[in-house]
Amino acid sequence: MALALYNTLTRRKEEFVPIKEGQVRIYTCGPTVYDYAHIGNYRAYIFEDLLRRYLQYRGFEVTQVMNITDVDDKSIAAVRKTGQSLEEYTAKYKEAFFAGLDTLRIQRAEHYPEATKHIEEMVALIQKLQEKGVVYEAEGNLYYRISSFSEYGKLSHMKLDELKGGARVKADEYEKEQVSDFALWKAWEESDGEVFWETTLGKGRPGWHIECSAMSMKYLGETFDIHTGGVDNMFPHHENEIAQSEAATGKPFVRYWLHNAHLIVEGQKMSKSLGNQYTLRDLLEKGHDPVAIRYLLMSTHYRQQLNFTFNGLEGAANALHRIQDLVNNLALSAAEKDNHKLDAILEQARSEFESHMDDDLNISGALGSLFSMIGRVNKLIEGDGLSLSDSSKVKELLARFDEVLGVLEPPAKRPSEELEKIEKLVRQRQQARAEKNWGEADRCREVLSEEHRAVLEDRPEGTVVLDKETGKMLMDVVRSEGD
RNA sequence: GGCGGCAUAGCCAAGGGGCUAAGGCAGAGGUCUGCAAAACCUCUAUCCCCGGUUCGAAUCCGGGUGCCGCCUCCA
Repeated sequence: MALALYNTLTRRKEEFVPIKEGQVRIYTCGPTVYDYAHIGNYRAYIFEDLLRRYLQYRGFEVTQVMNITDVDDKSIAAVRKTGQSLEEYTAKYKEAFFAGLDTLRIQRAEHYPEATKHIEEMVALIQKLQEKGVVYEAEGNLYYRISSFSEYGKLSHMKLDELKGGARVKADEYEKEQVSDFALWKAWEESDGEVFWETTLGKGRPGWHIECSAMSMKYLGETFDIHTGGVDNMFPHHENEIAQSEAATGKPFVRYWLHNAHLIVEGQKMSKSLGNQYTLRDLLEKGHDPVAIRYLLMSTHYRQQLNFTFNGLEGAANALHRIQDLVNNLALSAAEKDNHKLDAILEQARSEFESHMDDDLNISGALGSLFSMIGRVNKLIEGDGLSLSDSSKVKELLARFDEVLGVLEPPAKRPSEELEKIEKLVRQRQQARAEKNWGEADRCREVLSEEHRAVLEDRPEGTVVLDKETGKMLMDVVRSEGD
């Protein structure tokens, strides 16, 4: 079974074969740091994280580059308003972006090149394009002549003469030979204020598309394996990247193009006017669990539009509990004999999980296999039970899956003094229960919950102590006296 | 107008010409329990409509209907 990915370029699933065996080079379109990223942005990063993690799971060595666009029209406008420097202005959004990655357990890429630090590379690339004769100048601006690139449109399947008639044409576009030509270099204007670079191309700043070509080629080479981004970037951004890169090098730019679908919120398009353009911090302030957010954003196939709802967010949190509870249940089962039914269940889960993920990252199917396994293992625990070695086999598989999913809780940690206090209270309660002093028993439970954020589960084996937030066991089961 | 996607249970969501249409959430019932909570188990759909192809379609084809995305430096 081999990994297949849906390639926008060919509009079909293709077996993934990297250029260099065992190595994958990925470029992912990153944030424009003029504002806080919203959950739609994070959906894209989580999709890319899933791709990255699964490639690693499959044994590939991954080199991922994600650009940071730290100069664009919006940030320039903001800088003019606030009087800050461009760097000052974008710094806090960069910081928030990286904090968001950590919160959502998104693995770091190998490189996060910033546009403003790669002006030289962009200038060099533009010069290369000038030498090829595909660039023309108008009022100091440099434009790419797309009519010179015969394959233009091969990604999005858009034909230039079919573009919407009557679309708005900005004032600065009148000077272009063709509406769809795009700016490689923009000459400085008064409204740019302090934001400009003096280069051999003149005083100005780069156009948007050129950074991705320049930076991807710098870090990944002239041809690399995978390029991802949101569907909205397919046209014109990625189309333009292809045009300028391939015109410059004469080589294919990217082998596999992957595009994630957008998300809508409560059935409606996300927009500022509807007030539903949630940022990560909005959701955290409302008290939502970041892992549940990760799970929700991840659990719908990346090419499927995702409807983000608060109902769904709660559901995601509960689904995570079912996974966590299996880990807890395992800790309670200690049969003498190994369960002979276990191996087949685990093997089936593993193989189904992988074949689903191999099928263009079919995460919903993969999660289905995980949950089926959970149900079956629970039945074994309720039945003949699992031995200690059985339990570790299950935990091992869960850990393996979690390399891809990134949702399992690390062991809950409490200071040992607090754990002692907790255990003391649990024993106190057990004593009270033995004496049928229910009032005292309930008081202990109350204190544990309020002061120690610990919830109890009474089971035949004894009392299980769980962290209130994560549902993770805080200590071994506290067995009643005399057991 | 051009390009493209989607329509499966109350909600989310896989699958895909023929074994009992995954899984999760919610709901109902049950086990356990001083109570509670939790956990665990069990149960819940014939796949938007109309035609066609076929021994057989939810799955393929045609036509509808509905929703959505891109064509605007929004992932």
